[in-house]
Amino acid sequence: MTAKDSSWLDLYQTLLDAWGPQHWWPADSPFEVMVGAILTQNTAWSNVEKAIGRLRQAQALTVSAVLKARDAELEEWLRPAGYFRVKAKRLRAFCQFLEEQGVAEQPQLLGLDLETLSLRALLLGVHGVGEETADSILLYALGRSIMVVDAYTRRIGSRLGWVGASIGYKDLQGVIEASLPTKSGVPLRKEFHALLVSLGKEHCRPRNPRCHRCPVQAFCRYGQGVSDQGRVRAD
DNA sequence: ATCCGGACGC
DNA sequence: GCGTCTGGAT
Repeated sequence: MTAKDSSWLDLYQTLLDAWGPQHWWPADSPFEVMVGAILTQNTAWSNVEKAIGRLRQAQALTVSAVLKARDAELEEWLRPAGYFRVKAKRLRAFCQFLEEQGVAEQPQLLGLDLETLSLRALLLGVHGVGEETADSILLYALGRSIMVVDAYTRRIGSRLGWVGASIGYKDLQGVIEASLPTKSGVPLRKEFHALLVSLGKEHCRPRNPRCHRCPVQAFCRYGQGVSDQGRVRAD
């Protein structure tokens, strides 16, 4: 047990102390979380909200309604979320999957008899569901204890000097999971991922990071004048 | 490595 | 106008 083994947990605690709970995932039902997880792929959440609003307006926020809709209709509802043709296919494929699993009426019952990792593998078999989307569904819609990692997490970990910038999804997830408690960790993981997204948006941005009032500055070599390339910054 | 894409902040 | 947005498939 080195000091570094608990650094991700320290990061979580520091962010939570600074900002408090982020109240993720905003949705009225587990199915709405699943829909949001697919629609938010590489897309700003504000645009996803519009698309979900259109689905709700059309009373199409159910598995059966999505499956009954025509392609052009579904695409029009999803348009504000971008990639609307791609996402219409993915949402339809996901709803077909829920129907095949016999949970079209109660999507929150998906995989009740399965271990988390088995259910994860099942989700990854659905067209349009990759690792981050699968884990978002597992954690936020189905209440499974699994850490969601993303581009923000990778950038933050890299700038903190804890992982390589090109670390793969599973490796990054493994490193973080190793430092988190396994017991009653669902609320922690929900908050941690949400806090990392906030940090990535507000301070640890891709370009022009705002290190000035960053709550994690004390941990960070970047904030101490070192750039992504390991050189001292000019500013 | 490229494509998908509208909405938003700057 | 440009870069970016709670990625995944080809």
